[in-house]
Amino acid sequence: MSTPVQRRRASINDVARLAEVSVGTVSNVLNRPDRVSPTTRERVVAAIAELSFVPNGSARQLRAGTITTVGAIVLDIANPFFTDVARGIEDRLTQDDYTLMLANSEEDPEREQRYLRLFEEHGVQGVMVVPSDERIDHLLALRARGVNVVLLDRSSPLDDLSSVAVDDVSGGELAARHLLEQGHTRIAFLNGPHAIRQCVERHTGVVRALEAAGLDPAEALVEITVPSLNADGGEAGTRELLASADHPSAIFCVNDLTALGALRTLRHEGVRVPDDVAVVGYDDVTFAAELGTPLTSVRQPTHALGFRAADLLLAAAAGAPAEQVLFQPELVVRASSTTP
Amino acid sequence: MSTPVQRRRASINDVARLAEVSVGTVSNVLNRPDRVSPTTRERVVAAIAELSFVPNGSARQLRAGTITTVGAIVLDIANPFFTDVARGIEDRLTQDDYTLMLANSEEDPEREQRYLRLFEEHGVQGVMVVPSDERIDHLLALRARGVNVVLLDRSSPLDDLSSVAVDDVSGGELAARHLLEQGHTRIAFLNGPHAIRQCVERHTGVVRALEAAGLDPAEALVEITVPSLNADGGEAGTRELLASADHPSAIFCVNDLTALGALRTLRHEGVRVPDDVAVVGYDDVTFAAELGTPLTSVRQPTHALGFRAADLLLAAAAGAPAEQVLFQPELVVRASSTTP
DNA sequence: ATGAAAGCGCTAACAT
DNA sequence: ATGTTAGCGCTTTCAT
Repeated sequence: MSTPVQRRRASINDVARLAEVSVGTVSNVLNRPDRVSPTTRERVVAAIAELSFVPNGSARQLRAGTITTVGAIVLDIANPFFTDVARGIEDRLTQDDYTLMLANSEEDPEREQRYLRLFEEHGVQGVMVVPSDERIDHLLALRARGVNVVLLDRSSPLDDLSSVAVDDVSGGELAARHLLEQGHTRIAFLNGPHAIRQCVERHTGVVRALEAAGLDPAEALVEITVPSLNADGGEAGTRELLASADHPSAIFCVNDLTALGALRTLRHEGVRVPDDVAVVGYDDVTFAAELGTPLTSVRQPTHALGFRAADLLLAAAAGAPAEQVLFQPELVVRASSTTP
Repeated sequence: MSTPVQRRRASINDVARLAEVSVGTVSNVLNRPDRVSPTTRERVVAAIAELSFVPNGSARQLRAGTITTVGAIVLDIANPFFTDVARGIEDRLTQDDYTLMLANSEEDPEREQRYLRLFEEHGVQGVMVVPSDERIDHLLALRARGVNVVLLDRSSPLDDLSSVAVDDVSGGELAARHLLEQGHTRIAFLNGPHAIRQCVERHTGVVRALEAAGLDPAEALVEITVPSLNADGGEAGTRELLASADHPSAIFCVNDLTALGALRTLRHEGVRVPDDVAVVGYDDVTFAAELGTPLTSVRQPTHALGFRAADLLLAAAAGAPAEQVLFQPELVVRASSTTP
């Protein structure tokens, strides 16, 4: 009943033979139809349909050398923050008819390398990467080999390497200062591994806020490293925190997924938010405002982040010089951190 | 300070020349190192490093004919349901050292076609697709051209086309029956366009539950088509609903993102949930339990869905016959639909 | 307007 | 163990 699977993909040669023209002519109707007389064009088109011919992208690309595809690697594809960024990227790429290959490193440098390699082997125009750890030499090497690189959500240490990031020091400071203003004198920080730059910088911001308030970070700050930057990580971190008798009265979570896990755990343990413990998240994802206790969070311009990154990449491909873009975050105060 | 961008990628020829061997030998150290004597191998490896040679994937693939990459196309990459499915896919693919190219159709058949074409041109091993509308001939044609196809989250009408889906009729029925059991006699259904099969089937399930309860769907069911299957769509649908004076006392939302928008709007409008209006969602995403009013939702085995789909695809590539897998959903009752 | 042919980078026979 | 070479499918001169 259904069409049998074909043994071999039809090639441009098969089309040429069937249409009784040369391969050059077939190539022309594919790429410059106006160079071909209407009658032969018709014959070729018919042959293409007849054979269900689909040009081989590898061959075309091998010939052309480059393609209109770019790659992006994010730390966690299940995190709304990154998917919103991806949407921003796509929206910009679409304008120039580029396509996006999205990959998920899961914060694993090896996976990152693997996808980078895959992208490079396939000759992508460039890549946008949220680095999995501190090292970026492999990205510099990649760029030296002719692949455009834009650092995503991480500012570039080099003038000639493009980056689009949000000021994470400022974000951490915003969150901590807010908690201090609410009267808290000790703060727990459920943070990710310091291999991830964003985590280091948010930590720096927290320390800065503490010091500005005349507090000693060694005493006023309890940093807990969560096993993963999601709800389960937040749960684990919160359990660890609650195990200590004199835990701080405020928790700053490195992202909203982590905060979600924290809120869940606090609820299970009968700890009231914000009465017993205040919570602040990061990213201001869609559901932050709708949670049982609406979540105070540091908002980032996610869509713009991706859009601008794609913009820089396309510009670089056109020969524009590198650029470092730094957006500013914004604190959105809700019930999870304020006593009415 | 930083390495200058290279003008041309080094090829296997350059390596051969520098190492003073033939291209065949270079190819051998790349693919069958044991066939090469240690000393020459060393020379070649050095040359590769010296030139930062990265093999051209297009050329290799052109030669090989096929690759260990598969494509997946989902309706909305910002929806946790689909990203969880994607994780399931990745987890299965990793076992066989395959890689995933993920694309986002945004429910747009044209975008779907475009990505399908891109995948096919690049010779992917197969594709997993959540179809954007009712038509699947293009997928059958694709398969006839030798690309393995697995329908994702949509059951196959054909014996020899693989699919992995969840019983959406049953899911719709589960949700509606529950609301009826709670005493509601009229139900609003914030649904997506009927071009999307899942929406049709959930609707069928709702109708079935209504009829089983002796109600006339024409009177007991108010279906509203949301402009998009996310929070904004849910908001728009809910506003439309509230505009009518005698709206139903229960809302069933086609997914949790839509439900999120509904809850948000109800709250803004001062409508109490579940006292004034009960709400049921679909997907049971991570945050469903943590919302202001914990959300009753129809849970689907997301990870298994993706994992199994990838499994079928890999099996098909190895010559296994097609298979249709149908999972059963499960209702998770929470506060948004029950009066204490 | 169309055809012939070179060549993109690589792999896999086949020779040596 | 290593070299030589054909050819994967396509685009692009260069002829005609």
